[in-house]
Amino acid sequence: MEQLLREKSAAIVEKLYGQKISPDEILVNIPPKDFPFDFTIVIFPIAKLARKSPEQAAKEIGNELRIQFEEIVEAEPVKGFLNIKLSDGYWIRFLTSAMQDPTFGNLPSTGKKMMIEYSGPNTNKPLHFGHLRNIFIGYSVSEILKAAGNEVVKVNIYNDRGIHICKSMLAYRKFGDHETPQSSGMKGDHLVGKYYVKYDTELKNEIGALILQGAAEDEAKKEAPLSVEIKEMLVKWEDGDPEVRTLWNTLNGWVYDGFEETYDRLGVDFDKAYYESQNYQRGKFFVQEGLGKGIFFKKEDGSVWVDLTKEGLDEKLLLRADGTSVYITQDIGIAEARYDDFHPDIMIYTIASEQDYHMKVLKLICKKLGEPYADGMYHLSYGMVDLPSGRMKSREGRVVDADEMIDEMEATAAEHTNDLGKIEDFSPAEQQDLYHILGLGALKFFILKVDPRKKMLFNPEESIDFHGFTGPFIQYTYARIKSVMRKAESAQVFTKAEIREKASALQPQERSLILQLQRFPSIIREAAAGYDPAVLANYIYHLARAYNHFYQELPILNAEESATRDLRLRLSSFVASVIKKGMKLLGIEVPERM
RNA sequence: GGCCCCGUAGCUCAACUGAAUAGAGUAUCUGACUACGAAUCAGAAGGUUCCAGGUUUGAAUCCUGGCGGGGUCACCA
Repeated sequence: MEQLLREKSAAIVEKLYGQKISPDEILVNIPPKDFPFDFTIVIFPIAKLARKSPEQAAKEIGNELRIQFEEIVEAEPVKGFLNIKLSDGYWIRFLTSAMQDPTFGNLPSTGKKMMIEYSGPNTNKPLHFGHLRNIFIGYSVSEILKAAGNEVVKVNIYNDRGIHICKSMLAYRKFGDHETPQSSGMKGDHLVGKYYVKYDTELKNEIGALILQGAAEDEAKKEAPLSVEIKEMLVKWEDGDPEVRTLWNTLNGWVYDGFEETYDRLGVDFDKAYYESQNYQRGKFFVQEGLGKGIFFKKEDGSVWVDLTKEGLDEKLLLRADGTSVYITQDIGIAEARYDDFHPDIMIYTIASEQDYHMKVLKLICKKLGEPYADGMYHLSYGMVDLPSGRMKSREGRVVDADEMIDEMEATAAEHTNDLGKIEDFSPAEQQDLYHILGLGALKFFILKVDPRKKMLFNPEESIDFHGFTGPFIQYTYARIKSVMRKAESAQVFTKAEIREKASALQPQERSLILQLQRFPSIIREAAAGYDPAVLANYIYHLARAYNHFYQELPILNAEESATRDLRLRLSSFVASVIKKGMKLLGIEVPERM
């Protein structure tokens, strides 16, 4: 509709003023809510072109639009804005056709393949709240991209090697006493995480003891027995020492089992997992190749670097003097591996904003290497989650644990639901299912409603609300609509003839509601283009709100108004499907009853 | 210190491409369940959009300079 208005207006401008203007340059807005109009054409730019006053131009264009376009029943110029009202017939047709279109809200196929990486955990500790933000954003964006007509490949990356992984291994070997997830009753990732923290506390003790004996602080850090042992262990791992490798496999196996369980509960999945341990060698190969081509250079000590000073950045190390790889080396290898596997047009990396610089460098290096995928690399950068006390620190155990968080949310959902007592006829399994949908809905929405680029503050003391602008509120609206529909459908009191007869009596609330619905496809498009689930979350919220307002205004049990009721039902079912679809884009389920 | 991001109601957050009176929730106050679901709704109050300039018919939004907060500049990952 907006597009049609733009085209008509452009044609009119040319006819009236002899000035060419492209339809895209014409701005069509939704008017502020107190104006009883459907669209607003912003006249200022046109007035400039036409060399007329905005008021004059608005008046002339409005008159012409009304003559040419029979759906327009009013065109009122206000200052530089031309407000347009469309006929009830148009809106009824729109609603009807949108309802009959099962693909409403989806965009046609773009023929593009997009790969998205998210989660990307270290295999030495359980997932925490920061990971949740990553996972929810990544999963939601992949759903949005799908709806926007793209083929999507979801991948994970396990940071499964390196000194930080050895820390939990070493602590386990020294203090673990053959403890297993089975023997301890702990989830595998939590068990390993326990030893990761253990390493840090034991190391601190050793350092403290050395300092008491008179050692300097940095000296103590180097000479502490654990510091020495950890280096030995890393070397042994690199050399493929069987004992160390077995330990590594065992602990990582426990962690993977634990992660799998959590991903399952979160309702997210991956098409393929990549492992740092399997790709860091590959990265070295490409660095050597780049060195051969003269893209990189070698320093006297034998270390390999890339010069990015022309691009306004620094020199960056790619291989150490001893030939071992660094963080970015393996990323080069992994990017290559992914391209070989899937040949995506776009590769999206869901990684926190602290790695903005790193990702910039990675892209530049791939570009220098002449890789075909370099231009399609996109860093979906999100802000970090802070606690009131500052950043989360896993090593110090100052984190909000993901599994505990889910447990708490489900418990809260159970509490609320039982207080209200609406689902007493549910089986225990159905109840559990509902608590899960509600708890997770609250958690996901709480996180996704914040602009991903901004950092967010989470206060564990204040539990996540189920009232107001929340996931459960929207889920509630959906469940309520469904309930209304069930009752109204069983009543069977309207006919199609009645609808036609009385449908012209659209109320203002209905109009404003339909208007919001009208925006849906363009919102998805914007969200997909800007990778911005927050926009969507906001939209669904307003939709749900509009419905509630509407709902309150029109009691449908008045037997004389069956036509209004039918329209209500159509609206209801339409709103319900839009909410369901929108929530799916956020990765949130909606219950039929709650 | 260089570079990047952020600064909006007491608090947590919105505001699509620059557009009309900057919106929600929460907290506070007032009102609404014998009618389809009150996890709800209606209303009140709450703002120098960090500051100062600039561009524009029009700026929370764009530009410049400050101030404040965070991130990053590792032969850590």
